[in-house]
Order: sequence, then C-alpha cells, then structure tokens
Amino acid sequence: MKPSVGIRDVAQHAGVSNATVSNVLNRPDVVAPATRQRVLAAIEQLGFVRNESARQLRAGRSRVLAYVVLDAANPFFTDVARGVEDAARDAGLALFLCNSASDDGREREYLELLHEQRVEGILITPVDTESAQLADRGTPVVLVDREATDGTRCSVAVDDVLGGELAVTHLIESGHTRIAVVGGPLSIQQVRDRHEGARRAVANAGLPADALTFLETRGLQVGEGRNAGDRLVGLPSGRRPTAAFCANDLLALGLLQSMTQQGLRVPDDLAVVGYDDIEFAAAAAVPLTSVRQPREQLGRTATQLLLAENEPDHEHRHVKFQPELVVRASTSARRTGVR
Amino acid sequence: MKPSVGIRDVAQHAGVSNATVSNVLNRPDVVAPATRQRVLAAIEQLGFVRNESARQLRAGRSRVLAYVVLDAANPFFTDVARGVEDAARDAGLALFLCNSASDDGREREYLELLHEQRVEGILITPVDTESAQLADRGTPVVLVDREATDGTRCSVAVDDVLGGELAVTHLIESGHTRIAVVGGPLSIQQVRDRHEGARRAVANAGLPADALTFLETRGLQVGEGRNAGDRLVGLPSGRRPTAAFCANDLLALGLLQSMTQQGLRVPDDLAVVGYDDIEFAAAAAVPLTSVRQPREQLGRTATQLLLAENEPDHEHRHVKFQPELVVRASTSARRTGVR
DNA sequence: TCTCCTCGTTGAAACGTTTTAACGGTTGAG
DNA sequence: CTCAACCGTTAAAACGTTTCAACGAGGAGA
Repeated sequence: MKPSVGIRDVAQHAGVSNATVSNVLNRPDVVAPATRQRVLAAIEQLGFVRNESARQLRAGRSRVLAYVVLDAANPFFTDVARGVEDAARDAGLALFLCNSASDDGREREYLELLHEQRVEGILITPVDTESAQLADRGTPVVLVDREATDGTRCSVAVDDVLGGELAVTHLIESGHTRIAVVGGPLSIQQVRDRHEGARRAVANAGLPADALTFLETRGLQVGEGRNAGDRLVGLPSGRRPTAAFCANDLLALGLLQSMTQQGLRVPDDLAVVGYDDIEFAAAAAVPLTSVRQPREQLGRTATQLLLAENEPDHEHRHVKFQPELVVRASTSARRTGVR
Repeated sequence: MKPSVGIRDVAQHAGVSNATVSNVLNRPDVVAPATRQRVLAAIEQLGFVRNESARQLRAGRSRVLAYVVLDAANPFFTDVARGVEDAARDAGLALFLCNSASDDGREREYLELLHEQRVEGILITPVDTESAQLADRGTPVVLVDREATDGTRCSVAVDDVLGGELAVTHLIESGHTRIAVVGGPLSIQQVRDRHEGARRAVANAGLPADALTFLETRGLQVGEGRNAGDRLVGLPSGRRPTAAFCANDLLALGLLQSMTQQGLRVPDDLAVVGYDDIEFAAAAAVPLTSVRQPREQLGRTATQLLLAENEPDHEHRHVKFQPELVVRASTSARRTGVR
C-alpha cells in the first residue's frame, strides 16, 4: 500500500545526491536555487514526507514539547495549556497534550512514552508530587501548578494555602461559622494546601477548629460536586454548614446544581466559593465567587523555565504566583438586603 | 550531561548480545528467565530508556494516535476526546491531543508533523473540510464531527442540519417568529449546516425567510457570544428577535451573560437555544436548552473506523448520528405561566 | 599560467533499534 | 548410539535520515 518514498528516491528523481535533498530540507539557503527547485519539484511529485523518526534518531533534536494534564475536561487546564502552547510556538516547538485523567497508571504510561520519544521537554501537573515516576530520566521535566519539594526540577505554582485562606476568610467575614470544605482525594497536593489555608483562616479568626467540616470527594469533577451536595443536604440541619469552600470550580458548579435540585437557595441557604475562576464560573446559575489564578501565565512561565533547562549553568527555579479572590453572587448574601 | 545509554550498553553490562536485550523488551517470553532477570537488572541499574525513534524507524509501527481538535477549550471536544482515548487505550495505543485553535496554519503544521512522525492514525475535526491539507499522505485520517464529502476517507458526524431544524422548530412552536441565528465563521461546515437546518424549520412552518436574522461571529467562543449579545440588544426593538439559536453552547453562554448584564431576562425577553449540550449548559445562569450530540460515542466510533483503516479490504464508511433536543429553562417561557 | 578561494555538491559514516537466519547445545525418540 | 527437533542466543543487516570531510568547477588575483 505504502511505497514509502524516501529521501534517496527523491534524490534519484531529481538527479542529485541524498545529502543535497537533506540540505534542501534543512538549510535551503546553502543549495543553488536551480537545484533547490528541482528537488522541491521531485518532493511534490513523489509525495515525499520526511520520516521524523530517522531525522530525530540522527539529529538528536525533537521539535516537540508535551504537557501531561491532570484533567483535559477542566477548563483551568486548557487555559494553562493555551499559555504553554503560545510559549512553545514562540520557540518553534509543537505541543502534544496528554491527559492523565487523574490516573496514576495513565500518567506513568504517558511519561514513559514521552521519555522514549525523546521529546524536548515535559510539563506535567502530576497526580502525586511524591511519586517516583517523576524521577529524572534525561528529559527535562517542569512541574505545573505544583511545587517541587526537592530541588531536582523547576516548578511553577500558585500559593494554594493563601488561596484557601482568602476564600475562607471571606466566608468568615460574611458571618459564616459553620463551613464545609469540599474536595479530594487528599493525595492531591492542591487539595491539601487549600484545606490547610482554610484551617489557617479559621485559626486567624479565632474560631474553633470544628468550624470546618471536611467533605472528601473522590475526584474534582462536576459529578463529585453533585454527590457532595447531596451529602451536605443530608446532614442534620442543626449541624449543616451555611457555607462551602470547594477545591475547584467544577465541584462548586456540581454543588450548585445539587442545591438547586433540592430546592435550596445559594447563597441564602448555602454560600459557595469555588477555585480557579474558570470562564464558566461567571456564567453559572448563581455567578460563582472564586479564587482566580493566572492561568495562561502559569503555562507560559513553566514553558520558559523548561526551555531554559538545557542552558549550560542552569539552576532549578520555583516560581510562585499569588491568587486573587473574585467575589460574585454566590457569596454576597441577599439576606443582608442587597437587592 | 546525558551519557545516553543504549541497548548495547545494557547488553554489555548484562553479558549478553543486544538482540537478547531487544527480546527482553519486546518478547520477554522467548528469553530464559535467568537471563531476563539479569537484563532487567542491567536496565534498571543503567537507567536505560528505549529510544522510540530508533525502534519506530526499524519496526515501522508507532503506538500512538493523534486527535487534532478544533478548540481544546470547548468541553464538547474534550468529551469527544475522552471517547477517542478510551477506544485508543483498548487498542493499546496512546493519544496525543493537538489544538488547532480554529487556525488553518496551526492545523497544517500539526498535520505535517504528525505525518512525519508516522503516527498510526490521525483523527481531526478540521477547520475547513475542503482544505487541501487533508490530502492523503500515507497516514490514515478520519474526520470527526464532519462529513467527508468525497469518498477518500472515513468520517463520523452528527446530522447538523437536523439539529438546527430541531432547535428552530422548537422555538417556532414556542411562538417565536423573529429568530436570530448566531454563529460563524461560515467557513466552518457545522455553522453552515445548522443554519441550513434553521432555514428548513422556518420553511416547514410556512414562515417568511426573513423570520431569521443571521448574526455572524468571528468564532465559537464565549467572548464572541457576548459580542453577539451586545449587537442583538443594539437592534431597534421592533426588529429585535425574540429568540436566538446559537451554533454552540459557548456562544449561548456568552449571549446569556450579555443579556444578564444588559438587564434583559431569558427567556422572557430572549429565548436561547444552544448546541452540544455540554455539561456546563445545565449549570448555566439560566439552564440552557440545547441540542445534544453523542460525544463519547462520536470519538469512540471514529477511533474504531481509524483502526480498521489498514485492514486488507477496507471501504471508507460515513457514520452519521442523530442529535436530540434537550429543553430547559432558557426556552420554556415563563410568560406562558409556567412558574 | 598558476594558485588560492569559494561555492555547490557528494560519498559514506553514523544514530539505536528490530529482525532474520543461523548457531551450538541439550533432549527425546527410535 | 544416532538423528532430529527444539531451545536460547547471537551476528549482522536493515530502517531513512543528518552530518562531515572532501571534492570538482569556476573565478579572482598574482
């Protein structure tokens, strides 16, 4: 089926050596215009497609970057990916996206494959920062939206503890004293950090630690948020929190749906704060108060760090951005008379 | 920095030939357990990572599929991608996602690269179906969410004309006689088809053709929807449509935001129908009536067709699914007394 | 005319695997 | 005791590029 036309077929057809064809492909300026035309014509005519494997095998380089994303369905990550792609593009590299879907095994498989492919570099938001599958294997790796604990690689992160603190402080200042923290699994560092921030806020306000109720979820998707909402409503009304801080916006949106379905009003019966401030947060049934992160910038910066990795005297850096609270209707209680 | 340990280093270290190492890697059962252990130990010890380029060059095969997506930020496509990945996974292949971001040039670059990489197959939702960059170059290509006009490749699509018809018929039956069709650019086939469906619905109902007002957008993102909304509100109120059919949910959500911001109510002042029924449609400020497509199934089926491509007597197939209207609050007019 | 450059082109050696046919050694049947 | 079959292992030939040193042909300067 495939006659598989190679560089030497082109050479023969154009009456030159294969080295010349290679030159036309890689250093067009070095070859005489007339020959160049002849070779290009031959390429066109034979439908030649350069074999990247062979090229890479010999040349060593690879022209592609990969970003292993935690959940491709989460707009937060696609926004980060946009930043990554822009930066990669500026450097003349293409970007392959891989979706680990929060699955340890998939993540490992993709990492293995990418190492074997000898991509120029790997960006990853790992399922588990401590995991051994991140060990150095020759290809530079930069952590995105996670902080590298050891100094063995670069990372770009956002201060999640601060983010959690901002969110819960806002709830406390709005008068809430029973607050649910929704998120999970705890193996994800972000969840832990945001939870930690929540605890810090409570401590700062001088509230007892049991002002927080932790509702652990099995993941960070909308469906899990709905589940959590159902559980929340099931609590005895005396013990039921009056506000919820969700580890991301998807959970918050799920929670919102659950509330609406059960006939509870947001924020009157339950105030809700999300995290990430994805585009859909503002368009939600009740526009969502959320903690905003510099998404594109996260991706862009991570890529720049990655590209700097193979500079001669490289030192691993850890960049940390600040999050920002965006207040919307889901917490600006109507009970206080607003509107 | 990289000592670049190869298969022969491993062989030497384990006291065997490189062929045996290769066997351990590819046909572990054929080599004696003792030797296998020895080789595996050497691999571990030297931190050997197989060079996929070399493997692929020699073996011909490539273990990866690619999906070139029109807009990675659109949940519709990530849902399709989930279906693709599941199916690819079942076949023992990995999936690389590429985002053309509706850009002709990027699409071409990615296609070029993927052909050069000799991936096992390419799935694509192209910017422009007629485009020459889809020409056969040896790697099988299957169109996703687009119908192949010629018989040169497989495609999996949804009946977009029917979808448009369903949506607008629903609006007409709800009593609307001035309807905006929002979408663009017209170079995208889906936009054309859905528009065509709208016209058909109008014709079927015996309404004049100018019952439809076409609002062309420059893209299919939320921001474009907001723009369209602003333009819509700017129309003289006598001429202003009472309903809008958007080419996808992102546009519809943007339109919704614009309406809210301008103080208009949905559906009372403007009924809205979206398309795709993404997860966020149900969670919107006003839950969105939308046209649902079988997303995962779309991806899964496309992948199966792709994998069938290199069977001996392959005939290109065109699968077409039926869409389904999901009615929610954005069209169930409160004016009729419902709640 | 001779020498020295420059320019465009080329032959051949890599790159690191997979694969094939062949190898020697052991085993079981006759 | 012989022979065939089998088993685990191996040497060597690909795979299709890139790269590098070397080459010949002109042209310029002496």
